[in-house]
This record gives sequence, C-alpha cells and structure tokens, in this order.
Amino acid sequence: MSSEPSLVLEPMVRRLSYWSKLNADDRGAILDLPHRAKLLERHGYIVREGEKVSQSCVLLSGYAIRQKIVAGGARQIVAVHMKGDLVDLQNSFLGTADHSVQVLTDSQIAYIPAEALKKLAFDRPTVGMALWLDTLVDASVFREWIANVGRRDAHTRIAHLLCEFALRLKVAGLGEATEYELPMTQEQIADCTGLTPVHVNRTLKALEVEKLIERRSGRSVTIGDWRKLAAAGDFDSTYLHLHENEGALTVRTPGVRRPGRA
Amino acid sequence: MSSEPSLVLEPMVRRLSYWSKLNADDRGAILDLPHRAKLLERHGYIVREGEKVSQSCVLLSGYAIRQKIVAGGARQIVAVHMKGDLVDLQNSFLGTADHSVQVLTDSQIAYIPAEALKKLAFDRPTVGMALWLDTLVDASVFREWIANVGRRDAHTRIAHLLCEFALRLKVAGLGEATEYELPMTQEQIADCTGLTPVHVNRTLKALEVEKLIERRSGRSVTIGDWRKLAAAGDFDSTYLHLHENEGALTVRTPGVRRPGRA
DNA sequence: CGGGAGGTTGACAATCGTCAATCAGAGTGG
DNA sequence: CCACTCTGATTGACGATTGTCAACCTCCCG
Repeated sequence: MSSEPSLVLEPMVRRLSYWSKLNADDRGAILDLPHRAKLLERHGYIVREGEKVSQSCVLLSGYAIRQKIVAGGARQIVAVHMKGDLVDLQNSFLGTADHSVQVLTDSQIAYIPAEALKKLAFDRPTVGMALWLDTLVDASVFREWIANVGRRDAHTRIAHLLCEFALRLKVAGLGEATEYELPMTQEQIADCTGLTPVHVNRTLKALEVEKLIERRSGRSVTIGDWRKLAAAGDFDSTYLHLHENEGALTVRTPGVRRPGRA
Repeated sequence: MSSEPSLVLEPMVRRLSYWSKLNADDRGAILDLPHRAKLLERHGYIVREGEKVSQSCVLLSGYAIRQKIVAGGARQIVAVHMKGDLVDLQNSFLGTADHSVQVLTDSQIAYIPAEALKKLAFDRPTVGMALWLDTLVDASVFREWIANVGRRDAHTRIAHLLCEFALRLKVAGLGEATEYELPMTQEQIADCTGLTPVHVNRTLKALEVEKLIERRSGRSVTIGDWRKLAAAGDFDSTYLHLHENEGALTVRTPGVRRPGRA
C-alpha cells in the first residue's frame, strides 16, 4: 500500500467484508487493485455473450442484469445486480462470456484485470475466500431462480422476486426493506420470471388488490405486510446466505414434501 | 506425498485436471486429502436442505441430483451430477445447505472436510483455481437452466437437456455422446425441466416420432441426428465451457434478438 | 404370482400467452 | 406553453401450451 489509495473500489471492499473479516492490509490491497473506472449509460453493455473477456467488473453505482437470449429472440434475465456486486467474475475467469451483462440505469463501473484479481485472491487467502464465497452465493441465487421459474406460479414467482429485492437492497444499504424503488420495467420483471409483460402487469395488480404491495408513481413498491408477502412468495432467505440478523424479515416455510416422491 | 497415496480420489483428480494443468505434486496433494469413502444406496441423501455442512463430497461413481422443494411440495431439480463431480463445494463452504443432494443410483462417494479442501486450495493455487473454475462452471450451467426453464417450450427444453447429458457424459468418459443410458425417470426429467411427468412423456414421444431420438428398453436414449436435436434444443455448448475440440458436436445458433428490446 | 414403480394414454381444465387497442407520463422542440 | 413522440403501463378478447385426473399397461423383482 503506497501513498494514497484511491477510494473508487470502496463498494467492493464493503461487499467483500460481508463474507470475510478483512484487515487493513486486505482492504488496502483491494483498493490498490489496478482498475479503469467508467460511466456507462442506461442500456449499455458491460459484456456481450460470446465475447472473450479478461477483465472483471465491479458495479460502483446503479443496477445491472445478466441475460441470455434463446432461439426466437426471447430473453431470460438470470440475475440482477446492485452497488458493490462483482458482476463479472463469472465470465472473466472462464474466458468466454456465456451471457451478456447490461446496466439498467446510468451506472459507474470499474474494470479490473482478471489476472490482478486472481493474484490478489491467492496472495491473500482471506480476500480470496471472500471472492470465492461471493461467487458461491451468486450460484445459490441462481439455484433459487431455477426453482422459482420452474416450479412456482406467476403470483408466487413475482412475490418471491419482490421479497428478494427488498432484502438485498437493505443489505446493500440502498433503502428500507419494506419500501423501495424497483429499477425495472414490467417487461424486465417478465424476463426475470419467465412470464410475459402482460401477465406481470395483471399479477402485480392482483398483489396490489390483495394489499400485499402498494404502488405509486414511477416504480416505487411498498410492501404492505412483509410476512404475508413472504408467505405468498414462498420466500425463505436461507439461499441469500445473509448473516443471522439480516434474514430476520424472513418467514421460514417448512418444506412439505409431496407424498410418494422417490 | 508420503508413501502410497490411495487412489480413491482419482476421479476428482481427473475432473480438476480438466480445468488446470496439475503437476505430480498437485495430484498427489489431492489424492492425499483426508476423506471418508462411503457407498450410498439409491435415493440416499448426501445432504438435506437446511442442514449444517462442514464436509464436501466427491461423486466417485453413480449419479446425483441437487434439488429444492417449493411450497406445496413440488420439487425442482437444479443440477445433475456424475462421476468425478464435486457435488458439495457449494453447500459446504457456505455452511448451511440451501438445497438437498440425493443420489439417483447406488453410488460411491467420498466426504472431504471443507477445511482441508480450503487449505489445499490456497496452498496450491493451481488446484485452487481448478476448484474455483469448477464452481464457476456449475454456476454457468445454473444460468443456462434458468433460461431453459424460463424461456423455452417443453419440446425445446427436453431436447436441450438430452443434449447436455450427451456432451457431459462423453466428457466424463461415460459413454458415447450419441447413445447413452439416461439415469432418470420421466418424473425426474419433469423435475429438471419444470414440467409434469405426463407432459414429459408426450414430449419424448414427439421427439421419437420426429426421429430426433430413439428409445429402447429401459432408459437408453439414442440420438438420431445430433445436429437436428441440437437445433431443436437451441443447444449451444458454450455454457459448459468445454475445451475446444469437445464442444465439436455443437451447433451454434446465432442469437437473433427480438426486435426493439431495450 | 402378486406387488409396485414407472410408463402411456385420453378427456378435460386452467394458467398463461398473443394480439391489439388505449392510456399515462416524461422528455423535446418550436 | 403546448403539440409531438416515445416508452412503458393497462386492459379486453381469445387461443394454446401445459397441467390435472384417472385409468390402464408393462416390466421387474421377490
């Protein structure tokens, strides 16, 4: 750690601190990572599917999504990211991007060479483990999304998504869990949930009529009754692997097994 | 490497060698990992959702699945694993299992303490990187499954699954890519694809009528025309991150973008 | 030979998609 | 300040992919 480390990568430090106790040297080493900051406009691509990638990317502000396009042109969003998230470890270590990453809003990002990140990971096991855990939690969220899209109906599916955002925004320090600004259009929600925009619209309306959520101007969402919404969304925060206290909003639904399944 | 390393963990060495060039010391270190081998009977659980986990697990023979149960008892299978796969890095490093892992057939497994694995990973960066890449590829497969379940119709979805198995079995050295024994019942295929067993049955029949696959006694599947099946399944092997030559069976479907998507 | 798991098939229901029109709000330029 | 435009939200009518229910069949195994 020479002289004055830039504080640009601070959100990344914050994020990784969540998984491991980092000492001053660890933090310094992260802040000292070579990086290239950039302001990306709404709808800009961080990476495109199929590209060769050698840089990783941290989201410093704004929102981003990962998406895949299937035959026929339909889109599936496979993840949503917010401030501090390492949005491209996945692609960069594997060399070829198997999906695209796009920002939803004007966003500040910082590119970090994958090699530098790799070196840091193995020079400092504490940081390395934090990075690894970060990717493992991403994977856990992917699994939950498979279940969400595969085995829940539209109503449950959207309620689940709203619960996930609520908790993640709170953990990221971006707002209250029960009232937040959803950075997505209904079409984008549809692409997260494997539904159509029309059906999303109807389902949101239904959730509002049931008083599980309220909507005002723009895309603000207020959760009327967290417990009811979590129950409606079959939401159990275990998969987010939050620290004890932060999953507190959660309702645990005991897993009822369908009788007679091998 | 002391005396005679046991060869029990050989499938794990083979698997990790796929991602990094391991030297003799690396291989020796892996084989020397403390482990407890076990024969698990069909339908046995390696881990159950919600349990505390401190052991990782390697599949030495047989097949295993990861699954989640949603409200109402429906099951979603989120991954299928075969010989050599590290089936529980995901759960063990995170401490609490967010999903269950179950073997489909009688299988030999070996438990490895997560701590030992972690130590190995950071003592030997080459091995560490291989382990990390292994988890990143798992994550890539999860993403593809989200897209599969979210945005493809039943016909495409099942064709895609059959293609994935074909390639993975071949890479694992478990058979020819164009003819293999599917270790799953139709109900399990349904749980992989978010469909019902009845619909899976009809869809398989349709694939057979179209001569994309043949079925004989038991669950053997023969792929009639790989290119056609891959096209029908919108299958592009990029997401498996195989080495150049091994994705050769693949057909690349150029991503047609739906017009006018933000 | 009986039992059971899994595979097949038909009739019918429903969730969700498609198509298309209309509406509301934000930004832009004259 | 006010048309104009564009994106996104909303709604209705209708259609289809997929689910449900239930029966029956087939094979395997003790």
